Amino acid sequence: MITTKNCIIRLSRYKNALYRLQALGFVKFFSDNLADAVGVTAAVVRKDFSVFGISGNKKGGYQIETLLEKLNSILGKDRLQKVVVIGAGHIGSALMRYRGFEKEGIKIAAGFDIDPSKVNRSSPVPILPLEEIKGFIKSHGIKIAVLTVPDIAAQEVVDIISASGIKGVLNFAPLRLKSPEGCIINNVNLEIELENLIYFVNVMEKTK
Amino acid sequence: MITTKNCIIRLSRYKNALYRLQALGFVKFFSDNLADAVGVTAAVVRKDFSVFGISGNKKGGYQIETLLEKLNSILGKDRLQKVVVIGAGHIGSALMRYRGFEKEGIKIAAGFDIDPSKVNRSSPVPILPLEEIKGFIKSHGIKIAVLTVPDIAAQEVVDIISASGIKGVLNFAPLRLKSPEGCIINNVNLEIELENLIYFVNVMEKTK
DNA sequence: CCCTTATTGTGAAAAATATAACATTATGAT
DNA sequence: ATCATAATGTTATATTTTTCACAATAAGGG
Repeated sequence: MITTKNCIIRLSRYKNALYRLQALGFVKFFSDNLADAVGVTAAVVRKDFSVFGISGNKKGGYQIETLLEKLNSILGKDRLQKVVVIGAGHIGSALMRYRGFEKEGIKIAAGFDIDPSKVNRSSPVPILPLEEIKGFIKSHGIKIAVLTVPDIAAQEVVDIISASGIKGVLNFAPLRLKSPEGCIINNVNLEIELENLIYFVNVMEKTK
Repeated sequence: MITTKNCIIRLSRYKNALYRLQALGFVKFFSDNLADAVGVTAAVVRKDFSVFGISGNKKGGYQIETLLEKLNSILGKDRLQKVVVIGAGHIGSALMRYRGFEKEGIKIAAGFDIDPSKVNRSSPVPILPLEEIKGFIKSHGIKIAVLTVPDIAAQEVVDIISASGIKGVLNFAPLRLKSPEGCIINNVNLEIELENLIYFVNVMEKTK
């Protein structure tokens, strides 16, 4: 199923919202319930569903349980996803300790750092020397890496890990990386996010 | 100047790319140089510039220094931007220690946490009790907050800080917050970013 | 059993965004 | 001084995305 990044982000939000609705005791929902919960319109919800051949019952809405199964299957959440974190600095270490991924079925299999003093094979998420990453990726069949190395090292690391089998990179280094053939790079750029916020806050202040 | 979020993100990227070009010794550039550096087309660069009344010289391109001044002014980088971080957990603490903001003219004025054991008034970024946030925001004129509290607390905190004068929130809690009147919320959702990557990597694998 | 109502599913319209095309103009060579 | 060239700036075109509108239809009441 081919579609846009935004659409898939919405699917994730639908999934999360449905879990919340389910926790509140709901069993079924209508497109406008979900739309409200996620902050889109009902038409968008139904359109997104139709792209993936998801159908409900006229006048009856959708079953939460069925929908969650479908969304989880689409999003690959019906199996454990193993990822590695590269760079055990402030951000990388925080991600390795963050509990939020577990409950989403995402397991950080290991961290890697070039600095030998950071290596710790016995921590909950073992931190290994960068030299071992190639072998680790291959032997564990890891497809996804989170990159929190200094920007100067980022491109080199991407090229190495992509050659070792990584297909997707979540990049925290504040620069745009050239993505090797067959490798998807999503960027999380906190500086730019803040700049953006600052810009729009300033604009709001001025036009007020 | 009213425009889209994507356009402003591109301005940030232009700025970053121009600094890199400048560091390499360049003094001027053409729209296609910058386009290559940022990963867009030359037409987009010129279009974005024209939206902000930025002009260059036919056949001569643009002066990096002049451009940087303009971009920095548009993005509010001609003055120090003070922000607060709310929530001193793993992610919040990492952000407070992260050096990347400083060089972008963004200063984390303080962190806040509801847990008294996290309070530390003498650390480089002082961590203060959450009760003090209202006064701090007002007395320091803070407009921007980074929110790294547990999702269950996020909406309440947003409502409080918005009432105290916060106009922009960078939210790390993995749920969509209702933005109070006059308050902009940008979301950084790491779980969703990873899910997204996982989806597209899977799609790629299948269609291969 | 029919009629009203509420909701889906989709096709068409509108809006937003990105791309391309090209007329304009400054530069430098002849 | 004129001409060819190279790059801008903007208008036009195409594409993508969102929104709207409504026909189809299942459920429930009378």
